[in-house]
Amino acid sequence: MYKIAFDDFFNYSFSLDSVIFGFRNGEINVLLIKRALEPFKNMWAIPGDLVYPDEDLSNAAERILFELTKLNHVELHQAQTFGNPKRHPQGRVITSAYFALIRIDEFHIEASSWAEEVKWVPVHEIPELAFDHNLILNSTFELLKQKLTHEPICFDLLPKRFTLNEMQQLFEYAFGMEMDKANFRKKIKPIPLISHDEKQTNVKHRPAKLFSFNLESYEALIASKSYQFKM
Amino acid sequence: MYKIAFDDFFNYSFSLDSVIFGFRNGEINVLLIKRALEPFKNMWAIPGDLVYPDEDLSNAAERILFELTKLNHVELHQAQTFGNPKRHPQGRVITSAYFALIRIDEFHIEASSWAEEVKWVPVHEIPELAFDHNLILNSTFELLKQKLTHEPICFDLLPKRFTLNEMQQLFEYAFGMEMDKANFRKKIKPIPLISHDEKQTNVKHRPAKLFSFNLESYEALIASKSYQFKM
DNA sequence: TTAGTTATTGTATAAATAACAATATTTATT
DNA sequence: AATAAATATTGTTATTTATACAATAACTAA
Repeated sequence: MYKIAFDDFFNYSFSLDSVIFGFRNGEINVLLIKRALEPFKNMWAIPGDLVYPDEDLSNAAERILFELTKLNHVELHQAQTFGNPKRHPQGRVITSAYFALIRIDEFHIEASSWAEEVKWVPVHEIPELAFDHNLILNSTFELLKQKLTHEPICFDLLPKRFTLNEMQQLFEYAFGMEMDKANFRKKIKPIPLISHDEKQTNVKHRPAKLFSFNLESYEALIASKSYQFKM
Repeated sequence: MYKIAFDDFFNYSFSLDSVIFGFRNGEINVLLIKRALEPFKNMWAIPGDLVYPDEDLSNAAERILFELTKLNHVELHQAQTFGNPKRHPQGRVITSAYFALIRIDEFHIEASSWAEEVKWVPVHEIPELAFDHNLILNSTFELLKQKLTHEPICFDLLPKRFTLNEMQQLFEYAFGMEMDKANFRKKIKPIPLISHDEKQTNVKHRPAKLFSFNLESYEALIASKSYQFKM
């Protein structure tokens, strides 16, 4: 294995930035870190860093995310790649965005390495971020909305056992619109859910029934090609 | 502007590969080139090459495409990025896929530079390609299918003036299924088309009426938020 | 003029969507 | 224990959209 000939082609670098989505209090949140380093020191940013030359992209995304936030065992998916030559003030850095959907309370998160702080911020309240991270976050959120309507990924954000109202709130927040409760329930009828006997607790009104996503039935349905998830 | 510190991060390179789609004889075709260089000399591939360090990605994609095929003034869109460390036998090369939709007969195409030949190949008849180009092509075709159902991009592939049957054939080929003629016409009713007096010629049966996409109405509809393209 | 071929329109049925009303179940309060 | 308040859940109806299939119209070529 030898190196490609032209030195000219090696004056740039490659990084990954991960947009981690979580759902809390009816809002979709994004995990941000506070940069302890220049450039953009003290600004908030999406966790990301440079890739090593022998690293697979998704492994690198996992490593970087762990280094900065201690977040581990998260399923990362690729989003868009950003390559404006001016996007990094210190040199040419092309970056690919990754995203993950997690249940906030199932993971331990802690600022580490050059991340001074970490925090969750609702998607609709994102401040000005370092680099072109606002652009990256917005385009990744658009992709999330796309996927929410065609794949059963809302269940990665919701608690393992959730109420139908929580599920509705997730879609209402994502698409910024109110939905009719009765019709929402009819719409999701075809989605294979397990209805539990269990109910909500610590709630000062009639508690809602808890549901969970039936992954086995879902996979069987998909395999039989008789069904297509749709919202 | 100074360079990022770690030399380790510069042992790799970045390339772009463009999947050019065209529609001909009821089939969606892809533009392939025959490599005149190692590695994979004499194999067919998607046109692509390395990016210069100061080049914007979409400009680079245009330049590379022109160098290899003389294809020019084409609107390129980003697809997925591929970064397996072993994907290029000569070193670490991360690549982003781009794609474009063109009307085959409106463009001049000619093998150039290290492309020995160029040809159009129907999507469903792609041979074994260089590198991981089969993977890239397949994933980009999946993206195209996604987009075909949510954006009016079929009109970039169809002739400026087309018959409804041609439009139907495009979708039938893309999704590998036959559709009912009558119902197809009902389905596309909401799409703003201009109905011309002109008809098909040189055809040995009743000629079909010609239509064109009404971009102005479409944009007005979208702006008024009263309409969403759907297939 | 007629047969052949394809474009185009129509009808009837089933399924999905949307708006809104009604009922049921639980907690908190009196 | 009874009742009000809040929310979950189910029902009804009208409207739109999708699907299957039949019928008609328009054109070419002989």
